[in-house]
Amino acid sequence: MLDPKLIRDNPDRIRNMLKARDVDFPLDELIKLDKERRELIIKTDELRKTRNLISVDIANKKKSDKDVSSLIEQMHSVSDELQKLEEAQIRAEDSYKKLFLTLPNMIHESVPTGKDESANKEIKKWGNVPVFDFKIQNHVDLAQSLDLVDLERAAKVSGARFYYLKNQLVKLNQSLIQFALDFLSEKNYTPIQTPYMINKSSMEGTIIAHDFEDVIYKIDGEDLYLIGTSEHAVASMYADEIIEGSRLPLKYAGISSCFRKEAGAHGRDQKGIFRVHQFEKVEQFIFSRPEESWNEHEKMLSNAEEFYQKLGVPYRVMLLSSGDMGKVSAKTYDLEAWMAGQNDYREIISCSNCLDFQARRLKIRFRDKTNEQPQYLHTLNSTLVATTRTMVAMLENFQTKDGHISIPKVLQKYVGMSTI
RNA sequence: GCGGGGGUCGCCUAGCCUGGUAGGGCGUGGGAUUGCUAAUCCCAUGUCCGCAAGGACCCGUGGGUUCGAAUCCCACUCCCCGCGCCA
Repeated sequence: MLDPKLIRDNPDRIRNMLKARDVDFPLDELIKLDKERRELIIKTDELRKTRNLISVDIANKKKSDKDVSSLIEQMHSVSDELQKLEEAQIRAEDSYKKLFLTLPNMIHESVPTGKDESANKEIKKWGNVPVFDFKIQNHVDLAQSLDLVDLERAAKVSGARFYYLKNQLVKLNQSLIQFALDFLSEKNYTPIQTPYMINKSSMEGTIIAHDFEDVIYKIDGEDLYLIGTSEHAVASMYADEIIEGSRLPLKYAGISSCFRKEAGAHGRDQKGIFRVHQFEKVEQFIFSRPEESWNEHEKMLSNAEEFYQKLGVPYRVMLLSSGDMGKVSAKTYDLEAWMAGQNDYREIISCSNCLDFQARRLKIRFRDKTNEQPQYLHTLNSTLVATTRTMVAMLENFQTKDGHISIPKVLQKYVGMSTI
């Protein structure tokens, strides 16, 4: 959610943002609804004032045993009118909010303008793309030949894009999580394992309406949704709270399973465990002072880079274009890992600064002194490791001539072996 | 799932029976006064509309009754205790 004042004072900035994002949005209607709503607030407030005055009058007159029948008569009509106005106000408020909640975030000036991923900008590359002197396999063939996954039975039991992990791949999955948690703990992140289901208002705080349809699973008959990432649950933790400024920045290493419908992805990455409905992820999440957030954003990215450097996975960093970026983010870096089996870089990390967009939706504020006006803080999120995709990169890049997989040194003490 | 108790401003609490401007304490911030590890006093300390003056809202949430609801009624929700079920 943007600052409502921006809509009144500077609608052109919003128009430019919408154009850059290539989003159709009825901004004029929102402006109209905002105006209507505020006019109704003024009217109802005035009428309530009248009601309060008469009410006090009645109370006083009653104390001194005076006749109040004419005042009560007056109150009848005031109350009737007020009820009508209140209904209109609630309606106006609802339609305003409903529309307002679908308005995307502003965009940082450094973000390249463009319709889609073709406008993304490569920031840097790290590591040498591996060269093989034998015919390599993709992660699906490799994992199946080593009995590390069972995709057919997963399809039978759950459907497409599900998987059974088996044998050493289970261990590798757990090891990545453990390594990531240790890695972030050293950087003073607080490890946190979140609820995997959260209610609607929490979900609305972190994502934009139509994303519900495409990515979020709903629990039938309950006000509960499966989280698509621990970001959803961590961000909501401090909803409706005012945080003491001295506690900022709050840094969390969120660990959870993540559930995604992948509704818009028909046919893409159909095989294997690259694009799946469920995976584990360790996430960096930061509640930051506004003036620190861009700095924190860069630090989160370098954490992610350091992690993949330690694993020895070659990657490149992309700055997403205005059209490719998520609607709640003001600026997003993707880290794309080299996947030898696909002979390409593929997304494994997404690192975003959401400014006060989520904080406004969730009413998360901070202040340094008690009687200071509280202000909205900034929220940032970045993947540290999404296990399935990272395992794909490891399988494909670290495969050996005899059809096995070398485990990077940093992980060996977790996995308890040097080769799978 | 059943029975009982509860949810009031950052925290604690009064008010509810008997409807009529939500009071006090603590903490925190600012100020005054004083000056031996401090004390005392005053002000401020939820949200919204408004340039402001000012006003409205706020007692878990949503309804209802009423001229008027923290207070009465109904539903829901969350927390605590007990029972049941259970990894």
